[in-house]
Amino acid sequence: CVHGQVLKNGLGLHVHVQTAFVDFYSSLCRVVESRKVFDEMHERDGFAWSTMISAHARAGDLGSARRVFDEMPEKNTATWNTIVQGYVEAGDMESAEELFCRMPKRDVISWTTMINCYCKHKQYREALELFDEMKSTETRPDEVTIATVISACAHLGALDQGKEMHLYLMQTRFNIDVYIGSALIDMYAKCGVLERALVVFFKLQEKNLFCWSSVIDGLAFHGYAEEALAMFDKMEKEKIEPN
RNA sequence: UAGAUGCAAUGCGG
Repeated sequence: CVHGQVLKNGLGLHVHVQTAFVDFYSSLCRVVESRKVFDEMHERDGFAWSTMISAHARAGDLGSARRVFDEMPEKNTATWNTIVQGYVEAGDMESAEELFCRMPKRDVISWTTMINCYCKHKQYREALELFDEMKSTETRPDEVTIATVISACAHLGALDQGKEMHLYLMQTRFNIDVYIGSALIDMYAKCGVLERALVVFFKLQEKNLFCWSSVIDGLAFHGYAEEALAMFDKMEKEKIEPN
């Protein structure tokens, strides 16, 4: 096997290579093998520890994930993020919240993980509250955070906060990609301002199926069946494959 | 050179 070959020529001792194997076995659902490689490592850096924690968490074994986390000598933010995400995936929101609160430092991934956690549980209000808290920190949201928050606004029909996000995008000259674009279109449509949804749509530099779906759905939702069908034809003419 | 943690729009179905 590949692993055996790598061990023979000595590359197997390199920490990056070993970490890649821990992750590789984890992706094959072979967490026992992951752990074996991890246990045999002579030196472990933050990546190695995080990878092992993630491997246990992916396997649904939060107990082991937590033990590895607790054993880690100098935890970094990514490691904290890994265990928080582990609890999120396991549906244990309380533990995720508790660890999030106890983190010494939070980066954009920490915040987005937790905001996403609330959205997955349809707790959009909490998601927006947490985002408000994030705004009072130095950590700037990135495209994943923004798309998630705009979607939360759409679910709540929170037009004012949605507009605020849009304004923030303009002010910071944020690139409006297909995810953010379709989230904005959907948000404006759900908040009852179809005109704004259309303006966003037509101004998009790059449109993919997501954007077309959002605008077609918005038209249909507001009773513009003919316009929705016309938009669908236009989409096909632009060689976008419907799904 | 190379390894880890959030991957996000919408509708429908389970």
